[in-house]
Amino acid sequence: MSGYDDSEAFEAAIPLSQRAMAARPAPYLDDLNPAQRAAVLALDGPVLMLAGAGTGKTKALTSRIVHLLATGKARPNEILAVTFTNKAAREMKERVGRMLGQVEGMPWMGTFHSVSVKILRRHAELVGLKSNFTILDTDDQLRLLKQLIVAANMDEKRWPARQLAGLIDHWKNRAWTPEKVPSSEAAGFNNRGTELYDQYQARLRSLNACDFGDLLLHCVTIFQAHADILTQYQRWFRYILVDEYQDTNVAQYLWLRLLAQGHRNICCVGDDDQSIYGWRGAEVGNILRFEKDFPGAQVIRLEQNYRSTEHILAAASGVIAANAGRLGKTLWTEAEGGEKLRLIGHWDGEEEARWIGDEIEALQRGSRGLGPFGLNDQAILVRASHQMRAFEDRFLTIGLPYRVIGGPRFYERLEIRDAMAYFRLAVSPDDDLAFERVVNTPKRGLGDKAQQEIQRAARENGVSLLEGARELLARGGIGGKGAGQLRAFVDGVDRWHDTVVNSRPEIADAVIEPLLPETAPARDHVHVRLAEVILEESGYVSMWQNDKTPEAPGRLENLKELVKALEQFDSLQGFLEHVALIMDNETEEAAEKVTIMTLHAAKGLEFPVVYLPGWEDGLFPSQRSMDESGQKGLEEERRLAYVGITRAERLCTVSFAANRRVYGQWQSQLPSRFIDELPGAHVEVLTPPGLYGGGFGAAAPAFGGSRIEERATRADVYNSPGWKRLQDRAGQRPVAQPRESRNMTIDLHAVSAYALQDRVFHQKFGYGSVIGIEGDKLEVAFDKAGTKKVVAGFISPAHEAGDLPF
DNA sequence: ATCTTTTTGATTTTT
DNA sequence: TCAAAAAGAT
Repeated sequence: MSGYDDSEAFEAAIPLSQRAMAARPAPYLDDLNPAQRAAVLALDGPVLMLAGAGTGKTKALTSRIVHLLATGKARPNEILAVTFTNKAAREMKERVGRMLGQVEGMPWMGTFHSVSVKILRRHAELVGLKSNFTILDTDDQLRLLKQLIVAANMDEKRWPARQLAGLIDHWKNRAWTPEKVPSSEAAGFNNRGTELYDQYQARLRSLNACDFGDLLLHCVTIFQAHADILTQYQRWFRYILVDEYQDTNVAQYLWLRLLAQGHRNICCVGDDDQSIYGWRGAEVGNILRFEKDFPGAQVIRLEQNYRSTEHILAAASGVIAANAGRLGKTLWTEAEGGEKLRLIGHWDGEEEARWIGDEIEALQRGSRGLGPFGLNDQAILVRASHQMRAFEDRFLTIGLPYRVIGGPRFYERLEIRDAMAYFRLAVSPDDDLAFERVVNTPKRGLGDKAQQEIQRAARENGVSLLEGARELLARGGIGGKGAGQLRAFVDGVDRWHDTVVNSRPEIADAVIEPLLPETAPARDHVHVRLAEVILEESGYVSMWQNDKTPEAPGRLENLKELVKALEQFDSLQGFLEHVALIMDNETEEAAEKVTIMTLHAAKGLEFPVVYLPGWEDGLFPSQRSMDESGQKGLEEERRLAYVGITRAERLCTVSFAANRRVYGQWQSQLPSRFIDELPGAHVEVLTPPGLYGGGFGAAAPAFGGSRIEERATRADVYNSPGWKRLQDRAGQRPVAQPRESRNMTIDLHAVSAYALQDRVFHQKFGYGSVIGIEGDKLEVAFDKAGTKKVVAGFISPAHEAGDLPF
């Protein structure tokens, strides 16, 4: 294809180990099935690898890279391989490394965003930035937008920054710069969306910053406007590989198409049936259109599934078959038989959680004639994260170890962001957003008014907030105790910044070519000590030490961890760069635990035993999806169901409840319409033989149960005697089981609470019920699992007025 | 400036 | 129901 004929120089450039490998017959090909092999060998021209769930996609992808290297088609730095998540990128790197013995780094293997940052740092000035631009996180972004909304004299309640952020993100996903937003869309946000978008971009430029969307969008802009630069990269990246192509948005699509235009050696891997990020801007259309976009493309289907049993695959195929507009593929497996998918109806959400908890323990013991399955082998996949709570509650009560995936990530926690803002100030004192974040954290007596003064001083002089504060202090424009503390703060930042500059004079280089974390040896630990000093001197650590709330010790722990993480890096700025792009918190625990996570988070994972609770219309498929996106939304929900089922290797249990508490209200539920799509004989319906606990213990023997062996539809469910009984009970609220309790006395002065009907809310301990009153003391049982606390000295106006029932 | 009460509004989430 | 954010009070 492309004429690289300088073969002698080329040969020399390939390390010996790889040349040796090229000489031998390729062992990595022996491991592959015919489809996978075809996908590896089809090197020239566009290739679409349609890889169903569990068909060995990553294996094919990594083998392809190894093949490119081993045959000398490309050197490691001539392959562009992009993924969506850092985890996927890491895994690919590891696997290629393992297959080749060792490879010297593949610099262009990474996420769309990390590759884009590398490109953008080299050409930042073309989009009005400097190469050391910073990457904003969501917090900063919202703060900035809010300022703009206020400045535009808009009611920030009617027009929340969140919404504008979503809109701008949406536009950036579609690769629309402010001028390019079509008029049909511009009406959004009180007709001022594009205007604010424009201002936002200008503000970002003046801050020398960009957001996540910009990383891609700026690259596309540069490629489109500068043919010479584009050509350079096109030559550079001789082969392009893309993972999870079905999740690409328009900007990513353009990015790829521009880069692939020349040689067209692009291999996209994906599965149209697993496109579940439409709400985030992903266009399934990209993968559906592939053959049109790249005429002459080869389409290779990986359909042999190595993960699941026949029954599970049949159920998954049955669901997904209801979607229109698929590229179409049929998963098959050599493994015969296996357990049928189970469909189970429950009385309510708590009952469902109870049943699943029992089932997990049963399988752990090896009952059911299967297994035994350890806790690591079992996962609960929910549609919405609030569903997790019922399981957490139940598992805490029975003492079943679990892990929740997708909680607040480490780097998104309050204390970590605060600490990071301090570091950012130390590295670049002009970082106004960081300044705003921490100028009054810990409390320095600088309230809204003082901060507005600083803003004004900065604006008048056209300088950063830090300089503005300095100016304000110099002319005595600020009084009271705030002044002294502000002085100390400004001096502190100066001192820390000096240390940063002096300890690393070569900052500029470090910023432009940040060392990758794995290649960065911890040379000296000046920056680690500096970080500790900053956190101490700023009073941030003592702020948490003095905090009496239960979460304070954990926060201090996190800060320690943060400082420890710094040791892996060469400098503060290297660390900041890393954190901006890598927001995940991968702590692989060895302990045996059941996993609870959302369906979205489960993509790419597999478990022998999978539970899919909450299959009720409105919850799954989600009402909001259907309302907002109609048929398209429903199809995406269906793909989510497909993803869920195909995570299971051996045993998959779908369940639904007749009653569920939604925002505190009991609602009677209908089974999910997807149940009608689970294919006939492979589904078994069980309603539990009795409801136990939940206040229905006595009724259990009478409750009976039902079993539908053949085809299960919702109609069958309705007609089953078990379901009829559930319906009869509908609206009757089960009595909650008493919780375990623990006594605790609270300092009189620490108490501040107010009463709400027969409930009490306490800022630090949450909601609780009043158990008794003695004099001016109130006994309250708080809801938080396993804690009953005695609150002394409760006083509230309503209480004193005698308006409350207790 | 900060602490206390009321109101609001609530999928999925990488980078 | 329950947090978080806004409004109100000190």
